[in-house]
Amino acid sequence: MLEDRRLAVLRAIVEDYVATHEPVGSKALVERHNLGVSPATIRNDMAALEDEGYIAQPHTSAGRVPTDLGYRLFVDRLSGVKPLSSPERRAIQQFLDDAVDLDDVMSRTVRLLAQITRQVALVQYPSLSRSSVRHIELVTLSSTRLIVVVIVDTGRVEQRIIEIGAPVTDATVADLRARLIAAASGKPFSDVPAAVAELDAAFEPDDRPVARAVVSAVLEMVTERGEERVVLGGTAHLARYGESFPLAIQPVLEALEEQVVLLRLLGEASAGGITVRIGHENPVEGLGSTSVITARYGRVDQPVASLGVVGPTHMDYPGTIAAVHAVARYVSRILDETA
Amino acid sequence: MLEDRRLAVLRAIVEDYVATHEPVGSKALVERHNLGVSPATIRNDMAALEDEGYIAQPHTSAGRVPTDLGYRLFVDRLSGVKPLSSPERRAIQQFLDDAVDLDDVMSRTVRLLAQITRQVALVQYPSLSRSSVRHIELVTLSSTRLIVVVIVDTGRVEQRIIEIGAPVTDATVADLRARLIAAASGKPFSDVPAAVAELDAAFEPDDRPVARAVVSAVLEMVTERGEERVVLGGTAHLARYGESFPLAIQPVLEALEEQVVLLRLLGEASAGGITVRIGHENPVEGLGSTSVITARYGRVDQPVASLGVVGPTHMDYPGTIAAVHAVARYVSRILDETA
DNA sequence: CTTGGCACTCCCCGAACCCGAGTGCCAAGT
DNA sequence: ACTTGGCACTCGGGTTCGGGGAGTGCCAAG
Repeated sequence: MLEDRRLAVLRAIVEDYVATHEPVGSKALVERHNLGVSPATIRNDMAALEDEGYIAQPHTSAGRVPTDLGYRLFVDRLSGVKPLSSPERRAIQQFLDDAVDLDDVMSRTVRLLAQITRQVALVQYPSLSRSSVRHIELVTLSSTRLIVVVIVDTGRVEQRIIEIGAPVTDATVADLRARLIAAASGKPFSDVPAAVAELDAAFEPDDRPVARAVVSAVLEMVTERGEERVVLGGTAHLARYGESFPLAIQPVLEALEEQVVLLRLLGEASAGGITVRIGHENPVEGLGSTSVITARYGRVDQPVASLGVVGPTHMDYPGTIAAVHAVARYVSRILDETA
Repeated sequence: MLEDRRLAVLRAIVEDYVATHEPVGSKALVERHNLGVSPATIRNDMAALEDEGYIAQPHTSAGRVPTDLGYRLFVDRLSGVKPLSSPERRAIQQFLDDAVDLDDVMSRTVRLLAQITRQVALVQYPSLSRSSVRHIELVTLSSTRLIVVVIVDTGRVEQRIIEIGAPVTDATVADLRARLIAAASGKPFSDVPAAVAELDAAFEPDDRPVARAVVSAVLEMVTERGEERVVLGGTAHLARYGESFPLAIQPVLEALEEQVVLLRLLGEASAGGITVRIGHENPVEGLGSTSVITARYGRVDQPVASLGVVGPTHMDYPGTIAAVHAVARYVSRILDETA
C-alpha cells in the first residue's frame, strides 16, 4: 500500500519529467496526477525515493529528476506497453514490403525506426556466422586482380578484391572457381573453413600462391572480419534537444561513428526479447547520458542480428520499446520470406 | 596600390576571422599583420569593403566579418595553396593502399577526408554510367526468389533480389544466366539495355515472365536507379562549433541524411578541378551557412565521381582545398590500378 | 501515517550599470 | 589625394543587486 504509492509517485515523476524535461515538484505532481493525497505526503515519499537512489534534485530547492536507477525501476516494473496504432503498423509493413534487396531492407528499416521513435536508429546486417553460402563467383578484373563474390542465403552479397603477383590463365581461374563452388556451395559458414582449407593442394605449384590467396580471402570473408556491419540513421534527432541538456552531442556523434562501438551496443543484447540499457549501464564511454534499446530479429529460434535506437535517458520508454519491438518483428517477417 | 591594400585587408580579415571566430577590428588587424599603416587608414578601407559587400558588421560598433561574397573573393583571388606536408601525403597513401575492396576504399576515404579536414566528408561511389559489366551472375535463393549480381570493372558489385510468381527450373536459370553473360559481359553500361532488351524472346512462353523480370532488374541496375551512392563521415565535427555559432546543426544533419541532397552537393561540381560553393551559393536549403568543397576523381579524361567536404563558411579554405585535392588524386590512383 | 503551516534556500530573471572595443568623422599633416 | 591622430558616440557583454517564486524539510497536530 505504502510501497504502492511510492512507486506511483516514481512513475508520475518519470512521466512528467519525460514530458516536460523539467524537474518536477511535489505540488505539480498532485495537480497533474490524481493521487489522493497532499503535497506534504508526496514530499515524504520523495525523500524516501531519494534516499533509495531513484530520484535526485539538481539543486537544493529544485524539483526532482529520475536517476538511472529510477528509470530502471520504471522500465522493469512500472511501464505498461504502449501498442502502436494500426495505421502505424500498416505503414511499417507497407514501407518494408517495398524493399527490393537486402541493402534496401536495411536502409529502409533504419529510416523507419528513426522516424517513428524520433531518435537515432541502428540496424545490424544479418550476421554471416549463422548463414550459409549460396554461391561463390570468381571473376578476373584485370591481369593482376581477381574479385571473389560470395552470395549468402540471406540475400547478402560479400565481395573482395584480390591482388595477385603474376597473371593467371583463364583456365586456372575457371578451375579454381569450380572447386570453390563444389567445396563451399550450400555449406553453412562454420563449415566453410574446413571445406576449402586444402583446396590449393590440387593445383600446380605455379598456381598455388593464387589459390592460396583466393582461399584466404574467402576465409576472411566467412570469419569474423567482414561479418559485422551496422547502418545508422536519424542522427539529426540528437540536435533536437535544445542546448538545455547535459547531453553534449559531440561525444555521442563520435561514438556512433565507430563501427566497433555500434557493435558493442547492439551485440550485448541479452538473449530474448528487448534489451534496455540506461545511462551508465551502457558499456560505452561518452554515452553515459543516453539509453539504448535493442531487439534481436530473425527467426525466433535463431536470431540473426540486432537493431535498436539510442536516445537520451529521459525518453519515452514505453513508446520506444513498442516501436523497436514492432520493427524487429516486421523485419524478421520480411527476411523469413526470403529464406 | 590602393586596390592592393584593400585586398590585403580583406585577406587579413578572413584569415583572422577563420582563426579566432570573432569579429575583427581595425586595431587588432594592424597589430597582427604588419600592414604599414595606421588603424584609421584600415578603417577607411574597411568602410569601402563594406560598401562593396565583402564584409559586414554583426552589430554597430563591432568588428567586421566576411560575407559570402568576401569569402568568394578570397578563394578566387587571394588564397594561396597550402600544400600538405609529406608525412601527411605518405599517411594518405599508406592508409588507402591497405584497402581490400571497393567498399573499403570508399569507407577509408571518407574517414580520411573527415579526419584531415576535421569536417564532414562525402564520397560518392564510382558512377556506374561510365563503367562496363565484367560479369553477371544469376543464382537461385529460394523457390520463388532469384538474386542477380552484376560485377563492374571498377570493382563495384551490385545486386538485386527478384521475386518470381512461380518456381523455375534450374535449367531455365542456367540458360538465362548464360544468355545474360553472353549479351552483357564486357559491355559498357550504356550498351547493355539494347543488348538485353530482346532476351526474353528466346524463351518458352512459360518462362518469359521470369526472363522479363530478370532483364528489367538488370536494366534498373545499369540505369540511373541504383547508380548513385554516397557515404558520409565525420558528422561529429559539426558539433565542434561551440554553440557560439549561427550554424544550427539540426538542419544540416537533416539535409545530410538525404541521399538526394548529397548527390546534389556532389553532382553540381563543375567540370575540372575543385569546386567551391560558399554559403548561399549552395543549392540546398538549410546549408546556407556552410560551404561545400568538392573534387572529381577518376581518370583525368573520364572522371568517375566526386568527393568533398561540408563545413562552416568560416573554414580554412586553402588547407581544406589542398586536402580535398590530394585525397581525390590518391583515390584516382588507387582506382586506376584496378582498371 | 497524513496534513497544514512555516521558515529557509536557492535559482532565475530583469534592471541598472559600467567598461571597453570599435566605429565614423573631421581637421591637420605630408 | 591619402594618411593619420583625435574625439565623441554607440552598443554589446559582463557584473552586480534584489525581488519573486518554487520547492524543500521539519514540526506539531489531527
